[in-house]
Amino acid sequence: MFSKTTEYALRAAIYIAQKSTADKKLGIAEIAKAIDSPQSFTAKIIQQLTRGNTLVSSVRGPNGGFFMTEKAKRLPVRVILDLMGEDSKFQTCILGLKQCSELKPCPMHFEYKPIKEQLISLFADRSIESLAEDINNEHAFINSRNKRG
Amino acid sequence: MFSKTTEYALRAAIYIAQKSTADKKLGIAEIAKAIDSPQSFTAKIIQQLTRGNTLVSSVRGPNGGFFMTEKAKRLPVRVILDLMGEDSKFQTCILGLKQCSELKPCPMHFEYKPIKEQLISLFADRSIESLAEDINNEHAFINSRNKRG
DNA sequence: ATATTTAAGGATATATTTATCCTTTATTAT
DNA sequence: ATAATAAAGGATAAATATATCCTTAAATAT
Ligand code: FES
Ligand code: FES
Repeated sequence: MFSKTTEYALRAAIYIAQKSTADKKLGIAEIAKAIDSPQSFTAKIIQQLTRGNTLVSSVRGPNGGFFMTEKAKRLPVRVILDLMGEDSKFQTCILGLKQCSELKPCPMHFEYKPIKEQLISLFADRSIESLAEDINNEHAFINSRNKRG
Repeated sequence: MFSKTTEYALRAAIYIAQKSTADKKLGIAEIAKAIDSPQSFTAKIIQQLTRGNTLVSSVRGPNGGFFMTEKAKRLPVRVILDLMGEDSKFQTCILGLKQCSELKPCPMHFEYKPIKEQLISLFADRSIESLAEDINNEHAFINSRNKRG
């Protein structure tokens, strides 16, 4: 579905929402370990998520790190995809036609469309925070490791 | 959603289903032009679709080319994905966890699951032939070009 | 002021995907 | 038999995605 880059972005943002506050910032080492991703690569990706300062915030130096404000945590998952440039993902034709259009539809278009719309609302409806909560109360998990790590 | 490779495979198979019979084989040049894909690359991909001789058949030499039997045309679209090794695509976790599992679900799992199931039936339910028919009667299209080409 | 910490950014490496080209093999037509 | 045709297959190239490493800049603590 998504590139590894975007998968790491989703997991990182959810983890930052789960564990950080303005007073409790997270370092890149902790984040990468928690979400099971390559550290340097993840650093670049989180940088992208800080652009515009609407989603992830960062502070350099001692006691610095990454965090999300309560307001940012309430944003929909979609915002992560937008910052990763994957927002156009849901505009594309499933057979790879240059345009996905009702006027010149591919033979799967009309059956794919309602599914695509559900995917769009999947990311539009839920807040990053609500996903983080599911992890906090152990209804869900953000990595595939067992409790010993 | 899919790699370019798989997109070309889907379009090529649908086109072969639409235009070929055992008596009217199609050359790679015609196919690649019709589906707007790079010819040599498409040749390799169609080769994959001939493995096992269940989907696409091929004959070398003069009057040779690619075709599908009526039986093959009735197969579900899913068969194309299987031959392209994309069958596992729908087993993966949307956040990239190593396992997609009910026991250790990611925070999007339970909402993503029913959508994933619809995607699976999308490819399981419709025959390649029925997609080809939509193109034949101009209810659908297999490239983005206008009628002049 | 200086040293320490941590993210930002640049340069580069590796792997994978996408694509082309050329040779070989099978089939047909003459 | 020979030449022509068309797919099969191998080698290689180009583009993109993934990943690492090192230097720079900003913030803090001493
Ligand atoms: S045209 Fe193919 S999905 Fe819309
Ligand atoms: S665990 Fe993530 S989709 Fe199933």
